[in-house]
Amino acid sequence: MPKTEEPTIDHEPIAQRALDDRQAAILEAVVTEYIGTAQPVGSGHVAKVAGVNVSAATVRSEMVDLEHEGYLVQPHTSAGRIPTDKGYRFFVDHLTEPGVLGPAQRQKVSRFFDQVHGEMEQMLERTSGLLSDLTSYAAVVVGPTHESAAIRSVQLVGLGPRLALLVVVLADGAVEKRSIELGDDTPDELLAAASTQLQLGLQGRSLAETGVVAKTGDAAVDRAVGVAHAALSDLSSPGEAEHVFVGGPSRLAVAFDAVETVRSVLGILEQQMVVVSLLRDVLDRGLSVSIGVEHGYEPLASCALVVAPVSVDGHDAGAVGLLGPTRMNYPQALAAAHVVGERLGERIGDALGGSGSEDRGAKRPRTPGTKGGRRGR
Amino acid sequence: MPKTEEPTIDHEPIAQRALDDRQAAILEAVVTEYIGTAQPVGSGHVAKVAGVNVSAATVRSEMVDLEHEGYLVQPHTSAGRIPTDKGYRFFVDHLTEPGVLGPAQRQKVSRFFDQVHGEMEQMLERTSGLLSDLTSYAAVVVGPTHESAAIRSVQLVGLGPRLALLVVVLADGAVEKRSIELGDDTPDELLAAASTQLQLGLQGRSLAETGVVAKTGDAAVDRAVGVAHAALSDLSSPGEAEHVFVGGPSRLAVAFDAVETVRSVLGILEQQMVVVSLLRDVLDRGLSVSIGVEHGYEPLASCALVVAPVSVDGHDAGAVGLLGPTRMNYPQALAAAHVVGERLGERIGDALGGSGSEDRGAKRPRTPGTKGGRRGR
DNA sequence: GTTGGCACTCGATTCTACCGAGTGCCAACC
DNA sequence: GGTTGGCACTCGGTAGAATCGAGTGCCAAC
Repeated sequence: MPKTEEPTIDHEPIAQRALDDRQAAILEAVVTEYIGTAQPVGSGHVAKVAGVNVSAATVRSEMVDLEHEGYLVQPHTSAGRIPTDKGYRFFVDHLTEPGVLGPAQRQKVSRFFDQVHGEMEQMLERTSGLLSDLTSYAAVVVGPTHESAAIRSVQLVGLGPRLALLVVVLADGAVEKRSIELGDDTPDELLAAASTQLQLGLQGRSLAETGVVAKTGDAAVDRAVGVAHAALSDLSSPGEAEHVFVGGPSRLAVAFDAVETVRSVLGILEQQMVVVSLLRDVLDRGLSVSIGVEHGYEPLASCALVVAPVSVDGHDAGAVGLLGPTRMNYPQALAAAHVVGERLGERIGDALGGSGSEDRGAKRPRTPGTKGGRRGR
Repeated sequence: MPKTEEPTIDHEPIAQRALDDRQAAILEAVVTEYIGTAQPVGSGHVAKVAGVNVSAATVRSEMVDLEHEGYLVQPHTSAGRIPTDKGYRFFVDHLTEPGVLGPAQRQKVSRFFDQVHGEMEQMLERTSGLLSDLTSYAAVVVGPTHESAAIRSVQLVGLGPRLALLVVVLADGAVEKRSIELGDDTPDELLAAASTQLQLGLQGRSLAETGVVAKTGDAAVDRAVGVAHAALSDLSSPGEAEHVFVGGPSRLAVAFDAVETVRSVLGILEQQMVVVSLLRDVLDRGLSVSIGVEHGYEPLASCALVVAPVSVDGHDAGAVGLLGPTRMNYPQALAAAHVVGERLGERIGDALGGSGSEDRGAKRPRTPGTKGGRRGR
């Protein structure tokens, strides 16, 4: 058979000896069947599938090869085969088109984005619900980081005799706040003066680079300004800013039947920081899918993560993700994640009136070509 | 023994024929044992327990009575007994003291409340983590409703040509926001004027009763004020305001071994509104514990909910709750919930500098007497 | 009223037999 | 050469029978 007799470069141990068409078809059949039934797939079933026009015996001998090369495993002798992570990876990279949503789902998405309103957090929260609803998997949505958003307004509001609240409004509509303690009784006028000073010095800058604020003459005001300024830089500290919205965690309990797996995956989802860096990681590697142990967390070894970026006018504005078992429905999940990610980006852009940043409002073109991760040959 | 021969008022069908001391002791032994082992408890085990100084045979005959009266059930003939919801209820109401936290836990709580800082939401979120950590059950924390908090500041911040953000700061440190759309290009000066007008008209009032705002002469400004004012009343609409923080949902997966139970309970926790009204309901009925079907949600039939109020200067400021299996460790859960609820209230009070509202800052006395729900006779 | 004794129940566990989906191998075929 | 049908073999899953033992209900004796 073809086997593409290259001189066995072997950058990866046994790995990328490309599969010939028939092997690919068989792998595809196994993956598809297994995703549907969660049962090991035998040569007989594969032989029946359209596209594989060979006998069960031939399928068997090919499956032995596929097993040697690490695409399939047998749970035990004389059982059917199950895809490995590598098998899923090949399937996702080479064998599946992103897929399209059904009309009902498409309509759900449209209706959702037509109706959704309210603040960013609420929108993200609900988006996570939508995604989970579309796919029956647990969904995660992380919003834009605010580090680079320009400051629109800074204000100090008195709450108590020595307590004030620093309220910062950013260009993307986010509001950050931090309570600060002031030395002694601080009259409202002083706060007003400090607010004005902060506003003058900071407006238009981003949280990440708050530079210096000019002094007024008044020592008391300057003190307040200093405290507020310190609190401000605290606001941009990492981890504090990013919110993660998890939708439909209960779906995990249907996706996995081992209660221990459910527990450990839920445990991961509880750690927002981990989730954020997980999504970011996957996107940074230019992928849309992370399967099994590809990401480094063992509790997620039996999970796959489908990620799509959210961007507004070409700028990174967060990500959406779907978390399910490795035997998840990749085409559907990819389609859902990308559509929702895209629409969410547009929606956020709309909400900001297209005047969000220095970019001219030219909507970035949709780029369906890059969807399935590295798409080969 | 006592049986307290009251004339059998029978407001409940068979129910409150009080248990004599021996029956109570047996029930207690069964509940305690079952909580520990999750196995049906036989007469032999009960007879061995200190406090029950009778033979297994006697225990058996008493258990028959207890079963008739609905405190115990047998999963099948010739198995030990399991407490019913009614059994747990009696246990909670009459047989258990609130319990105290171990020194290690006590220290965790202290350290937590010494260290915790940042904004309300963050504090509540972390509190839910603490509670879950202390008890190994899932925890819920709902913050104060903002309806009655006085408005400290109202501000309109321009975000785009026709988009502005209404930012409201409340006396309790909460910041609410809502984006509003304005007719045509709206210069910053107009927004400033409208802000001032809103501020004048609304400061000191609560979100619930925003009354009327006086007109300026300027029609454009009045229009903006009107839009903002409408958005404001939208803010106080029910359901929108209350945030629920769920801590340690993964604990549910260890508390229940049936994956379907986990799924349905997680499903309930996803519905914030339900959770809020659940906690509120229980507190309104003057209880600290709701067991099994006492609350109306079937998915929670195998759960118990332990609730403690959070109050600041005697005012309702939310609640904390623990959700576990009906065979949860009630004394520990009650202790943890009440301590954390109390400390949280104090902490919020501190953060507001004791000047939160019209109440003079007299800390409300601790009232440990009311802890275990209706504690009778 | 309490207790020890005793026959009985019934879920859980273990063992055995058996079924059948699926495999690996091989000889025959193209 | 690759492909195919045939065949013996493997082994997890299921069903039934036997066994075990914790726990019960009942009763006679204390």
